[in-house]
Amino acid sequence: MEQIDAALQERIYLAVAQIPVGAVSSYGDVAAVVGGCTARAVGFALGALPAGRTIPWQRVVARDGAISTRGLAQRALLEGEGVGFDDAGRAIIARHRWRGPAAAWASANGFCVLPERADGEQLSLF
DNA sequence: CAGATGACTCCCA
DNA sequence: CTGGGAGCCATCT
Repeated sequence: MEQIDAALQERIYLAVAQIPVGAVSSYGDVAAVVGGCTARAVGFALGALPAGRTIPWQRVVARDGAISTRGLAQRALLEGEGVGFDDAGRAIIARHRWRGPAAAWASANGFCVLPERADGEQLSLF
């Protein structure tokens, strides 16, 4: 049974689809939300993303906001959504980081909620 | 079953 | 800050 490829794939896509415009998340966070998989699995799933599947994959970046997707215009896509980048070419994840799906949605769909950051995940910079 | 690949992440120098 | 190495998981050959 497709306990992984199809199911896991759909779960990952579904989770990514929850990321609102202007927000970004990391592979690890998506993996945490989906549960039962790791950042590599997410990366691979997105890599296997079939053309025609319109999901906001560009909102998934490395943990530090850097983009590893060689050559892809991921940055341009995000900028078009209002995501800011720093001089290092990394998304300002501290300000645009996705906090995870709504608790109700996650619970209803069997997803996990992103663990709170003891650090305080501040949105205020400057 | 083993080896290789990849859109990851962490640790250390 | 940058670079190198190891561990991780899923899929393909």
